[in-house]
Order: sequence, then C-alpha cells, then structure tokens
Amino acid sequence: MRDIIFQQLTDSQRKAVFHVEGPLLVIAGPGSGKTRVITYRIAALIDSGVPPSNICAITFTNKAADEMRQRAIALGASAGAHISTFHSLCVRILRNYADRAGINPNFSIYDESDQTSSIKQAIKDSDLNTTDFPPARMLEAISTLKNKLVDVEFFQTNAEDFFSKTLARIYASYQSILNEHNALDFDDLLMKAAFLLRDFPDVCRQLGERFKFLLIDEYQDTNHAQYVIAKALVSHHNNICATGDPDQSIYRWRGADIRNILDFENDWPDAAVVKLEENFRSTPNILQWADKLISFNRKRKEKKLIPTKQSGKDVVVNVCEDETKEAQAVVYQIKQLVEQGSSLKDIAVFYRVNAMSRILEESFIRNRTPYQVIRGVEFYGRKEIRDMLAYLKVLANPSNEIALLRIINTPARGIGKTTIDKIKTFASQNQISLFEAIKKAEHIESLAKTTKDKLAAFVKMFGKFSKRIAGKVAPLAEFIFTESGLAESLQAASSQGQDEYENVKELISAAAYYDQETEQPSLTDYLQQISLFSDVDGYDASSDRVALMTLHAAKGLEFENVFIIGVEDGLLPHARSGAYENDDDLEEERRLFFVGITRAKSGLHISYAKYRTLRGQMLHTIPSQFLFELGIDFAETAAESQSQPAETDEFGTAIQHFTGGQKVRHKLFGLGQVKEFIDMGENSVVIVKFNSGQIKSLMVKYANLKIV
DNA sequence: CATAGCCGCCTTTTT
DNA sequence: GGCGGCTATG
Repeated sequence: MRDIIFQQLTDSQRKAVFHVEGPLLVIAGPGSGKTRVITYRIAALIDSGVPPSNICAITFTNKAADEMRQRAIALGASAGAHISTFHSLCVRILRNYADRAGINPNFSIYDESDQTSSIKQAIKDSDLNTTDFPPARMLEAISTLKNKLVDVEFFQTNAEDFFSKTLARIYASYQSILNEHNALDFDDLLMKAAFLLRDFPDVCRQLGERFKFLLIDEYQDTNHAQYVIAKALVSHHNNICATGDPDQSIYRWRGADIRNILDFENDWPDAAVVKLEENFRSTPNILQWADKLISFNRKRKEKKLIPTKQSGKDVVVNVCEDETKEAQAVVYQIKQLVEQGSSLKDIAVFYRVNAMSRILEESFIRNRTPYQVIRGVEFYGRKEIRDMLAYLKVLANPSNEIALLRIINTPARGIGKTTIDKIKTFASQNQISLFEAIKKAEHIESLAKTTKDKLAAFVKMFGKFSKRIAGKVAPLAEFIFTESGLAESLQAASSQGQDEYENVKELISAAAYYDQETEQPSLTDYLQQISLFSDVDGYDASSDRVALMTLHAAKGLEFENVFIIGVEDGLLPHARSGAYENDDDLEEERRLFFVGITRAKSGLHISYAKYRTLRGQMLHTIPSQFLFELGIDFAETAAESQSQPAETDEFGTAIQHFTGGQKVRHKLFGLGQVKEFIDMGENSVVIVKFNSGQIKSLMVKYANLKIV
C-alpha cells in the first residue's frame, strides 16, 4: 500500500525520501511538495527499521507540527516520532535536564507583555529612564544577543562603548528579574538549550542517541541558536535533513540567518543535495509573476519554478480609491468567486500589518460573509484569558511575580496599590519573593488588620488550589474560575462580560482537550505548551470562512484564491522594515511578497489604494515598487477596475515633464532632486533622490510632485 | 481603595 | 485610532 504512494513521487522527490543516512539538504521551491517529502521520509525511515522514537522532526509552527503528525499517522507511520517546533523541543529538553541547565523545571515562559514589564523594571533598576532607553528597543537588542548566544557575562566583559555598557547593565538586570521570577523568555529557551548541549557532552550524547535522525523544515528561517542546537544534536551521527527555500526566508528581523541554509554544504561537506523545482500548486500565470518578482533579488541562488499545472486565470490587479473601497472590492470579488462555485475556506486575504484587518472585517460583516482573522495573539491575548491563566501560572510557579500582580486584586478584593507597595518593600528587605511576603503579611507592621485578613484569605484560597494541582488541568481551571470569584465578576458585568465568561469557558474546554490528548497531563506542561501557541496554530482550515492574515502568517499555507491588499510604497515594502536603508531588508520584503503570491493555486488578486488613512490622516499613496518591477500597466488596470470609475481630473490633465537636476517636493518624502524622467505618456515615471537619501521611482500622475 | 476619564504615546512582521 | 498609565474624584 505504502509502495503505491511512494510510486507517485517524482524522481527528485524520491531521491529526497530515500536518501537515509548522512546529511541531506533539500532545496525546495514553493508548492514543490516539500512537506509531503518530509512526511514520506519519516515513513521511509520507519520502513527501513528505524524506531519512530529515534526520529525528531522540527517544524516552524505548532500547526505545521500537528499536520505533519497527522499525515505521518495517515501514512501508516506509527506515532511516536517527536514532531514539534524548536521552541517546544527546547522546553522538553530544559525540563528533563533542568538541574544540569541550572533552572527550576516549573519555569514560566514569559510572553511579550511579560517581557515588556520585566524590561521596564530592569531599566528602572539600572537607574535609567524609559525615554532614553525605550523598552521595545532594549528587548530587541537583548533578543538579538540571545539569538547569537551572547550571554550576560560575555557581553558585560566585552562591552566597550557607552551604549554597550549601558545595555549590558540592563541585560544583566533583566536576566536577574527573570531569574527571580523563575521565568524564561522565548529566546532563553533556545539559548539555554544551546548552552546545555555545549557545556554537557554527556547530555549532548544522550540526546544524539535518542534522536538518531533529525529533520528540520523551513531551515532558511533558523537563527544562530537553532543552528547550534541542530549541529550539536547531530554531532555524533550527522543524520540531518534540512529542507527549505532561501527565497522564502522572511524572519531576518527575528534573527533568522539565511547563511545557515546557504552554508549547509560547507557545514556538512558530504551532504547530498536535492532540488525540488517543480511546482504542483500554482498555475503558470501565477508562477510567472512570482518568478519575475524574485528575479529582482540579487543575493540569491538561482532557482527555477517549473509549472506542472495547466494555464489558468490571469492575475488581477485592482487599483482602488481608498482602503474602504479596497475592502469592498475584495468582498465583492469573493462573492463573485462564490457564485462561480468557490467555497469560502479556499479563499484568503493577506496584508502586511495586522492593523489592516479591521477595515476588512467591517466589510465582511456588512456583507454577511463569514471570515476568521489569524492574528498573533488574538485569543490568548484577551484580558479575561490572561487573568485566568495568571491564576494557573502563579499556582504552578509562585515566583511568577507578573502573574501574581495581575490577579492579586482581580477580581477586586480590596488589595490596592498601597498594600502592594508595602509588600514589595517587605519582600525586598527580607530577600523573599512577593508570594512569600504575602504569606508573611501578618509580620508587616504598617498593614491594617483588615488588610492582613484580606491577604490571609488570598493565601488560603491558593492553599485550596494547590491541593488539586496534580493531574488534569481542566477540572482545576474550572475550580479556580469559580472559587477565585472571577466567574462571578464576569457574570455580574455587562453583556460584554458574558462574552468574556464564554471565552474562559472555551479556554477550559481547550484545556480539557489537552487533558485528553496528553499522556501525562500536568499544569506545568500545559502552561509551557500554550505559551508557545500562536493564533496561526489555531487556524481552522475546515470551517467555511475566508481566512484573513498577515503575509508572515501565510507561510506554509495554500489557497485556491488569494488576495493581497495594500501593495503600496511604505506598506510593502514597509517603511519601518529598513528596506529604504539597505538592500537586505528590501530583498526580504520582496521575498515576503513572493511568499504571498506563491500561496495562490489558481486565483491571485493584488490591489492597492490610491488613498489610505494613516494615524487618522488620509494620505496619497504610491504603488509599491514591486508592482513597477512586475511591469504593471497602471493605466490599463485602472480602466479595468470597474468598481471604481477613474477620476477625470487625473486622466484629463497633461502629464508634467521633468528634467534631471530639478529640485522637487513630495508630500511624504519631502525635498529631492530629479535623477531621471522616463516619458511614457500618461504612465511617465520620474526617479527622484530625496534628501533623506532614498531613491524612488514615482508615477508622475500619482506622485503630485511640485517643482521648487 | 475603586473608578472614570483624560492625556500622551506609539503603530511591522512572531516563536 | 487604540492602549497604557496617570490623576482626580467618590
């Protein structure tokens, strides 16, 4: 049976599946059946006698891991292979070897908002202010250091200039806060695991023996820490299989280092390399666009996109008046697709930034078109969910101060700021955790008797919780929800409170699902798992709704019809991406667009708005330079977009001519000098070097340049 | 101590 | 336009 499936593979796919021993690099273009190859490879390994438990496959998201697990099981490859993300794997390793890693196995995983409050505290503790040292920037800098495996000690001893020395102080203080809280951030998970493997050869050997075959998907998006972990894990056998596509590397900002995949053959000189260039997903029409776009990237390995599908529909480019009209146009076209027999679940809309989903949602709601937004932290980011989880977090790890502060007076139980300040002082005076201090509240002189009673009640409540800490999570959560008064406070609130109440109930059902699916459910494990969950992981592909997501979230997915909106200068490439300062970032933005385009199987709709509201201001936009690269004829597309009749004033007026050297002013970019004027009648383009240093190609009819 | 209301800040992408 | 933090008031 499985042989029959294997026979359906192409020659190169088969090569990748059956090359079992030693290092293997699979360079796979979009839609080349890469995931399929990895899954079959797992099956082939098991067929050749490898016990499933000796296989470790690493995916980019938890969702991808789930899918791969299911596919492997469907193939008859028995469950038992370890399939997860790098982060999940590290959590497991760190928990198993907690004593060696020098951490407490009940550690909390700090998310972005936990990190933000910790860094703010760290900046304060270092006698600095958050204006000169913006928390987000500091976190980013620390994250970069951790991804490069630079720990506090190393950075401190090597910091030379003023900024580095200051950053070193903040870094040190931030780490000690996390330490006191028994917490790790996302980057710590990788860094600590990498150090564990580096510093303890016996642990490294044990894990190498446990995982005799390592498969890593989306290798182009691994960072240095992940690279070091991978290298250590296979150091005793070199059975590594990496798959990826340099053209789809879109996480540079998160530390992803494209050199990892480009240098694979240097790292493992005896590596076999298989290229998968056939595309089974998209029509040639779409692939032509993708190919043309990506060919503008100079730092890349040439790779073909060989279509296997029949020619299909033309790619549609829509020019809209503003973002509202653009959203309407999307829904309108979706309705047409549905009339032609498409189903909503086969349609997706991509955009560059999450904020762009709102206007779309309004349009979908008005038109009664079902949709789902896939957003970074949607569900777990809600206040009531965070409150509920904070109770569980404190229970699992009483040192988790951020969670404790969140719930100590939620719902209101008369423990206010003054009280908390007094407890904090007491805690630091006695070198104990906040929770310990609360337990000893009776010894705090300055507290009133009534306040002490309230604190004692709080401690007693947690005493009740801890009796039920072992075993399944859902019953415990249910118990806490009612006993803490959280349920009551939500029900007592307005109708909005009802929604919130239902959300917590949903969380509890999700926990019940966890209890059911997990062999040995435990509170610690549950909390650590969901900390690594994002909304993409929750994406429900089976419900018949249009999927709305960022271009980043679209990675690894495919849809019959794809809409990419807001393809404008400043949005794609994004103004804050660095694309206007350096080519590397520009190329990454181009790859991001490439990823979006190559998600489409048969229908691709690209649009931009001539005007867009930014921070409350309606601004004139410029089409993305990527559209110019694709050679789009804007006059034609404008005429084709019937939903928005063309404005006469734009087409009626004569196109202004420019000559090199002229000084001009642009609404957005300010003053600049004309470098070149390309006369194409109505579609004339003027290339301007602005005083900011940016060089732009602008459509004369849209740019509204003033000669000064 | 709780709450409401206001001000000023930022606003790319995410495991 | 949205959110966190601060202040004034009950």
